[in-house]
Amino acid sequence: MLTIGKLASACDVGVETIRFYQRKGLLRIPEREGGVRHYGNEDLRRLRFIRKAQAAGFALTEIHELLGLDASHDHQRARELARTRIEALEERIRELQQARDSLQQLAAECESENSGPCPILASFGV
Amino acid sequence: MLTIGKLASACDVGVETIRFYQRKGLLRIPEREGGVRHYGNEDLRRLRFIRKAQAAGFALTEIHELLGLDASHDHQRARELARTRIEALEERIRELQQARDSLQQLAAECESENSGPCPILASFGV
DNA sequence: CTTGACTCCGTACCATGGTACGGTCGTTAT
DNA sequence: ATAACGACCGTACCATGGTACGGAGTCAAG
Repeated sequence: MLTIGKLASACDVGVETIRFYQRKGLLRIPEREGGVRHYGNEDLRRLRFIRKAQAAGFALTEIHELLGLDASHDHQRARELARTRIEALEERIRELQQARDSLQQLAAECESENSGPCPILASFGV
Repeated sequence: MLTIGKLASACDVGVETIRFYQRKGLLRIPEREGGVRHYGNEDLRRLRFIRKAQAAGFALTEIHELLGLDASHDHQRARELARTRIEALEERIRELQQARDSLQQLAAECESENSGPCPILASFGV
């Protein structure tokens, strides 16, 4: 049985973050046992789930839904969420790659341009 | 000479966005000519710069600095900002790729797992 | 039996990049 | 000349994912 502080350090998050997740409905708010709330393995599991899913790029609202799924009955929905997330990730990756490529191009031009205007600034219209 | 509305639609942004950029110091606030402020080509150029630099992944604070640079004297600093931005972009790209790869892995496992628990949910600890 | 660490709770605040509202005033078309 | 459409301005609000604060209560060690 853990206090909020132990739970937090077990998952390397702040106490306030746990309280934030509780307000968002991602974690339950246990009964108080003499003034203090106690957390168990289920809470630990859920909190670890949240952090792993976040690392996989899910937003908290999506994680909320994932937490409501049943591992043995909701393959379908989990796959849908995963696919949607993968597509969003890929689009974002493409955007960032494009931004990087054009900046790299400009930076390269800039290296070999020591007189005259700066290509980086010029390309943006300055 | 443009009004704020014309300037906004010329750059496909909202009027409120221009006012927001003004508050942030990215755009000047012109003198009023009989109650209404008028914008010129310089404002148009700056606003277009802002949008292009945003597309290249710069944050507004960085754009603020870029706007202060002189194209013919500040190559050095522009290159620095570009390199920093490129590195940040690359790190973010790697993170997103990792998130995508692990999700893709899970989704693939999930496709070929029609009985038993869902690998996606299981991998997160559900 | 007090001190210090921790918990509880509501509420406010942070950054980021905007978006919306409401009242007043200027401009333009009919 | 009056309606309707902007512009002006301060201020509040939005999403996202937290972080901080202050006053009260609780718990364990010395």
